[in-house]
Amino acid sequence: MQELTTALAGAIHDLFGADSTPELTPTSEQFGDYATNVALQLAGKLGKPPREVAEQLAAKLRETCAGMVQDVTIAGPGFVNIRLSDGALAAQATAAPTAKPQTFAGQVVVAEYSDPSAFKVLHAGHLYTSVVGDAIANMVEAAGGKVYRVNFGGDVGLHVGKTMWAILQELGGEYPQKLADVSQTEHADWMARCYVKGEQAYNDDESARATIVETNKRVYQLHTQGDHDSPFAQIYWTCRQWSYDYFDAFYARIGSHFDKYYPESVTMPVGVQTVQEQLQEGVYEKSEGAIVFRGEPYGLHTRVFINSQGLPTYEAKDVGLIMMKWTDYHFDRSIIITDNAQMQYMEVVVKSIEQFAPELAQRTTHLTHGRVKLAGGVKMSSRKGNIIRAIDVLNAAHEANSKAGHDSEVSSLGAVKYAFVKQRIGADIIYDPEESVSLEGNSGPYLQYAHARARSVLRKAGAEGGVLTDLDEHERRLARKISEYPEVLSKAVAELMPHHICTYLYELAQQFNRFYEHAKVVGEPRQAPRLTLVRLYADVLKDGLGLLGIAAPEQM
RNA sequence: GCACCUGUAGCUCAGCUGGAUAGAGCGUUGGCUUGCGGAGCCAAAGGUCGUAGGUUCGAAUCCUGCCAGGUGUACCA
Repeated sequence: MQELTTALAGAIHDLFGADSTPELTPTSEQFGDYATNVALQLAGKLGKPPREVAEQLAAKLRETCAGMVQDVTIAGPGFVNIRLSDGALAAQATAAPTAKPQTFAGQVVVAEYSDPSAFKVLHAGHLYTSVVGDAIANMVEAAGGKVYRVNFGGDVGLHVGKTMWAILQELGGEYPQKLADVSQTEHADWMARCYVKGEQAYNDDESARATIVETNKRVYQLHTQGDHDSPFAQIYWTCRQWSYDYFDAFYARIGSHFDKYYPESVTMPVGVQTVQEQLQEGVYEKSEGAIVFRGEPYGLHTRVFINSQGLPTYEAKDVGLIMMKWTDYHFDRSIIITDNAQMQYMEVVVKSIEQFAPELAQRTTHLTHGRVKLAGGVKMSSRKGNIIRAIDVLNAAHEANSKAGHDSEVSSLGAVKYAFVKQRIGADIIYDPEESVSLEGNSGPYLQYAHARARSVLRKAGAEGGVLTDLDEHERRLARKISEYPEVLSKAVAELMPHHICTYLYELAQQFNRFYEHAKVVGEPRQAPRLTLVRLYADVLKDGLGLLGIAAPEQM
């Protein structure tokens, strides 16, 4: 609550001559609406007993904020507890669904996430990163940022060499016309099988391995030569398109959309050029026939950017990507969301860029998340074919949902998204399909249902709400919870942590259920203000779920 | 070896820019409910916050050592 914080800072200034930005946090109901511990912090500096400092502050606030504040009390070692007046609380609750923190106002933000590789299957991690990335992008957008969602993907690289090798094996040679024999519905699965075959051959068969390395080189050549016509190129471009069609279908299903797709083949020349230029400047150096960046002076490790065969590695392509994002958007902030296995890798890449483009490095934030594991201890193995595919997760949710008798894509998708995003990003997550679709407990469908039920009350009443005054105990509690929404968003945006929204929405729904248990709405004398509360509650739920990329149906 | 990430109730997780008795959900046990969508509400049991120290008026939160799991560590992405 901004006005109160300002008043508090003013009081501190007037009383003690100290400038400060005191923190006012929502507190448990027994104490009031907000609490601050500034008295405790000031006491040490001032050499006064904390409770005395608190008393002075409280007295001052009672005076300066008479209209806003109902009560200011002192408790414990020296906490100042504030209870808002009904008027102030009502105003805050009324504004809650639409009052958004403008943390990113006027800023251009590029959010990069999902990053699937062409010629490979989408696994659970892609689903996770897409869901989290969407939520973060939505949050930044709500906070006033102009957000561009971009997607980076490997359409060149060893994995393509492996898959192409296996594709040629399957086709019995370079016969692009034979691709027509693969039915359209089989495209993605067929390529996934080819990748696994290529991967195994690369690991187990030395002669195949040599051929794969050659095939990989040919893929690079095809790009540098702009070859679209040779039989080999025709196969490559056709299969690449199959991958992109498969990605599009997947994103359509989960409701993600990207403003721009950066294939590695496109960022590669920019990356190579940049690395070559900065090789002259001494940022990168030659070593054992490769071009590397030495991370050791910065506490990092050395990585290869262009290998001894002259081919750019992922590092160089990523350099190209960051340069291209800059020329395309001149971003104020660039947010990159990946698996945490890439954490130290990314530090090296960004550190190298910092040497010649410090502002780009400073504006870049790398957020990392853990892996998706299935409840029951099934692990993902990236090297073999037995990975959890993205579609397996979606199907598992759908099945669990059907089994529970709720055969709806809206709720099974909401279930998966909520299950993924409700946890703080960083650690591995364990996904339990049955729990995610449950209508009890902290789940997406629970909140969707909570929303639908509130809308139903509003429909049934068929009347407008009224002014929030003379709140009773249950109304007040709900109003207060509703009013916390903007502060929760502010925190979530500042930390780029969408799970705070989930925690809050669930608490909000619980608070509403308690209210609803005690306070009948329709046909009661207090119908008008209560309808307003129900409407605000439903609006906040809908807005919050929307930021998480989850639909809030009117009925279900 | 070195670096990074993670370790909170039986399970899944909040809380981590230090603050008031460590909170939820699931599961377990007991109660409520002829009402606006009970898919709810109330309550109980369940915790050496990995571990040992340190800093502080105050530590799950900050610092150090150790333990456990994971990841990275030169030509994969």
